[in-house]
Amino acid sequence: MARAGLTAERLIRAGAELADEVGFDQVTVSALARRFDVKVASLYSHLKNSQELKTGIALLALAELADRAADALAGRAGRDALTALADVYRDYAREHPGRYDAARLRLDPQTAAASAGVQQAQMTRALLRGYDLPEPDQTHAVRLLGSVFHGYVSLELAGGFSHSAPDSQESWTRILDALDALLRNWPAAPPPAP
Amino acid sequence: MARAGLTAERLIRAGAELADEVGFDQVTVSALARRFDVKVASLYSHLKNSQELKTGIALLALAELADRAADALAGRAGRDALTALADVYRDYAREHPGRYDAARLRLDPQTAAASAGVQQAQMTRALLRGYDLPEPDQTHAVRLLGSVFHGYVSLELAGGFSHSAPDSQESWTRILDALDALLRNWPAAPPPAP
DNA sequence: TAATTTGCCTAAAGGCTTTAGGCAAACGCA
DNA sequence: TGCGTTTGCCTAAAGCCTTTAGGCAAATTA
Repeated sequence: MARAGLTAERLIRAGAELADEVGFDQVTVSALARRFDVKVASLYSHLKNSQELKTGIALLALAELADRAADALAGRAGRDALTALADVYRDYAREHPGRYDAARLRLDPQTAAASAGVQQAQMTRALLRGYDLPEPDQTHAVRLLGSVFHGYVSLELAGGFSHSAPDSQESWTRILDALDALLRNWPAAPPPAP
Repeated sequence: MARAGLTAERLIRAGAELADEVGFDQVTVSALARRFDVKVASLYSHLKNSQELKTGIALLALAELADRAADALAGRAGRDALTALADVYRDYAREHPGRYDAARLRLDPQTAAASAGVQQAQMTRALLRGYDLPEPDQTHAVRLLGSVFHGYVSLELAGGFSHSAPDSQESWTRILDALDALLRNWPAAPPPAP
């Protein structure tokens, strides 16, 4: 019989599409085999196991996010850059909810360190250069921004802000305004208690 | 043979313990049956299906969180209240990582509306009364705080801030300082473009 | 074209979910 | 106390998912 032309690359890419269509937790080796009209066992020549498929999708999503972030930041600074980066996450999560979920997969430390997640942190740091924060405040701010972006987007995706006024877009804009103001006016560390 | 004395309540409680021990996604009806030394099918007299078990754990976690939040807020205001509430989430996630994950489960809108998640939003709102924000800014701030608490705690739990300086506790404190400052100094809505 | 490699297949074992039907323990009421 | 009813846990079985082992044919290479 004719061969289907499977590769790990193609499988992971198709897995990512599947995740966006049916949810990341519904992505199984079996479902993927069905999509390629091929027997399940065949995929195991290309994937070590189900975990590898999921990790692959996660890494793909992280890389795509980092790409978009790099594009968005090019030539921008300050509030402009902040908004652009924030929208990258939000838009990606809306366009690719399955991939976005995948990007939240717990990776083992080694895999995580080699992933594009690292570049994302560096880009947030680059963005903050426009705000001129000294270390270690810059790190605190990186963590704050990461938390807000991730937190807001997940809560929004989970439906937390729908069906209630004001609409989510307005909150998003105002929250970015507020963060911009905060970064311009970052409070100094309080003096240690005597 | 002697009966095991199963009830939906006990199963869900045991499921929550199991989640904390082995991770929420490892909670299965089968694993729970093993823990009670009972055949799998027996649990289906008490649980409609696996989903009901997971939803039950999620609702339990949301209720426990709301309880702790109510305790923490009693008699506190301003920065004090902010810190107390924030620590409720962070501490709960560290003590009960499985339950905390469960609390993030996608609930159908009806279930979500009846859950203790609603009270949590109300408590955040109560906390904000100390900062005297007009509507709709108060809602924006509720969403911001929810995002930061959830975002920070999930990233921390996923290991995002470990093995890098400064330590996570310091960032947490400084981020709460910053949020306190921001709430005291919430920027007005920018004028609409002409 | 012959030899080798590679890719997809069949087969099979083991785990999880869920339903159906059975027997015995516990309960409730005379 | 005894009898009937309800309830709780059991066995059995079907369906889907993962993963491994071993086989045959297509693609590649010499």
